[in-house]
Amino acid sequence: MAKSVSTIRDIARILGISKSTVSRALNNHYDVNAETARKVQELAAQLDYHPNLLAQHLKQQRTNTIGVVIPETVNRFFAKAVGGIQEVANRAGYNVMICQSNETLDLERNNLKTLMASKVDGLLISVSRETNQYDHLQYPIDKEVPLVFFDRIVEELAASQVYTNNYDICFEGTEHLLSQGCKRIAFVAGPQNLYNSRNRLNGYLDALKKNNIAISESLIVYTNYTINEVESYTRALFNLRERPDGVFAINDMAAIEMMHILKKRGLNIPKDVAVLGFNNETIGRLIEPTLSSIDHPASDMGAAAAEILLKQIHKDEIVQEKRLIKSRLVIRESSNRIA
Amino acid sequence: MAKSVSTIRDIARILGISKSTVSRALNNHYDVNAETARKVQELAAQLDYHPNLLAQHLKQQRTNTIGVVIPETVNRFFAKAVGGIQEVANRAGYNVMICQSNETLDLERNNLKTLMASKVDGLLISVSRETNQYDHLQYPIDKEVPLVFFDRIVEELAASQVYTNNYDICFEGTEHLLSQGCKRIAFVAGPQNLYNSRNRLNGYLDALKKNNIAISESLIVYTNYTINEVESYTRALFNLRERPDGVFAINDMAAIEMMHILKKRGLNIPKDVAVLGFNNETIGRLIEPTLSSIDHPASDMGAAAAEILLKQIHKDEIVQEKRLIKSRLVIRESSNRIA
DNA sequence: ATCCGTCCCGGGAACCTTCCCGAAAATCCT
DNA sequence: AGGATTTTCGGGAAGGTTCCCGGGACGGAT
Repeated sequence: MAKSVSTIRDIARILGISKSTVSRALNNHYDVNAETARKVQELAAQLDYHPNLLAQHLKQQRTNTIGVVIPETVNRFFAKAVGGIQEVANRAGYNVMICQSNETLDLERNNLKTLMASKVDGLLISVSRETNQYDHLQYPIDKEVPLVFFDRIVEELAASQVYTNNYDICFEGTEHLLSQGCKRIAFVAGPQNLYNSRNRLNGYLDALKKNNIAISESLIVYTNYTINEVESYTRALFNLRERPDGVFAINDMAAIEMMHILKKRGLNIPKDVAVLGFNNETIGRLIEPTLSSIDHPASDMGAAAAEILLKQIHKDEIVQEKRLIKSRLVIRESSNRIA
Repeated sequence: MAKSVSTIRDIARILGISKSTVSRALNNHYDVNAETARKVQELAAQLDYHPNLLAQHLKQQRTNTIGVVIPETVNRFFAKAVGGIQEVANRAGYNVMICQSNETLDLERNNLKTLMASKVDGLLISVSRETNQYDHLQYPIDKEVPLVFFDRIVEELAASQVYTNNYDICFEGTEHLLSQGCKRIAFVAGPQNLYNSRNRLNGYLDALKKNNIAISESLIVYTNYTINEVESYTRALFNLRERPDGVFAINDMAAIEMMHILKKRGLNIPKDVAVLGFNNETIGRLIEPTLSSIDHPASDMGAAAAEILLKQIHKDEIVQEKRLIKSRLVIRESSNRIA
């Protein structure tokens, strides 16, 4: 087991004073003689004393820690969001405890439970793709632990949220494809229990409706964010009697893999098929043709969520706040048939 | 502040028994009547009691938590490694606390300090690119807190490590490029204070020596893993009087960006320049030409590190263990001039 | 000399849990 | 029945910290 680490009472014993005095000296409280304070601090440095955070937090009933639950860090969106969160949290002197749900409801439940049991001061959550029950999310709300949803929000719950304009941007993206002369636009949609996914799909559907384009269920793919399925649904889509002439994909990797498959089939992009991705990854600028996409500001969303959370923690009262961080359409070659 | 959460003494008070009994009942200790145990557990469920982990850990002098310090989660290698770590840790009932150093020594120090102060049971570390002092890493070793380095190891310290065959694989990669007829192979090297980077460079250098190829300093680029610099050093390399006819890049994204730039310059890959990346990202299969790379098993390394760490934690004695997880060369089109 | 105010400091409770030990109650044995 | 043993439970310390409160020392004022 770990070697003994020095505690406040070791210092007290050695110096022949009480632990109260040592505590005061270390937290440079006023009620202590300058000389003894100096001696305490010297000895503390010498023994490289560090306060036991468990004890400190237990006593203070605060942990200076915020808990984060995300689906996966291998998902670049969330990796970047975590970056934004850490930035803001660290600057405010808070630690961040990151948990991954691996896109499962079970792990999300577990993560939330241990974060609550660890007495984090607040929670930042982006739900898993499986999440269709909300009791575990209601729990911190009931206990009045500040909670902010970001990106993958749950509309039904009374908590703050940082979200993006999924509906509008997908409407805009779809209209963009239409403006390029696409008549049969395929849409690769996410899991429909996610509020985001539903909004995105609706944006697409309403754009078609507004432009009097018939909606075809066969052009809509419901996917699970796993990349393995790209090949199979691409085949299905492009074996249709009338194949798509445009694709709005759920993310850039799916878009890129589709383009790869389509090129092999001898289709030209964007002439035969215009492609629009989602997330605006760096790689999009480096492939051929360059990929049009939706810039989805991950780091900003994480930072905003952390700011709202910290405000709530410090205010000591919970006011629901909803902050919109806009995504925007980035047009490159893969969807540009006119230039 | 958070609404009061029920504690063990609430249960005791309501049932009119002592907290000791409640504690025993909840941990189904033998020393308790079946009937009272049932009553306690019922009430606990009803009040949805969860033990306060701070208090529990303080008392038990163990936290069932392992601390992880990595440079960045946006680096896909580390994101995947964290996945492997979580997998193993969770299965063993351990929680994982992830900290990012953002590739800075300062944050790495801070992270380590708070993890130690939080009394984690063990540490998993991959050092930042700035790390050239080791006092903060020596500290947990002195305190006999189990510590395992993975991937970005520090050779000088007496700790277990999970590493890959950097030297051999770079030797092999370089010889592969030579076998394709390359005479002037550029090497994009990482920060030389990292043991990994030095080994990789040495593998390259020794492969050249063995094959009697003159080493040219102008073909070696020292980079910092930041992507912005790719353009500038690519220009420098390919404005040389004698330009390279092969490139061994530090990672796939750098390789891809270089290929992008070179193609714009009208160079053919692999005919004019053969390119070899590092990390074997998924994207490598999807671009044109497909990218040769080094498969660097992130998840396996993370999992192995976690296993070794858990073994040390349970053994209660520290035996240094060094585990090699081999990388391997994956040849695709970008370096294949012969097919 | 007495009193008061200031300056320092120590004792002890509290945070919540676990665990040791002793005691009370129940059961068993002869 | 009476003692011995088992079962069940409570008290209290411990883990490390903070913080309230009370008290001692000492200076100056009356």
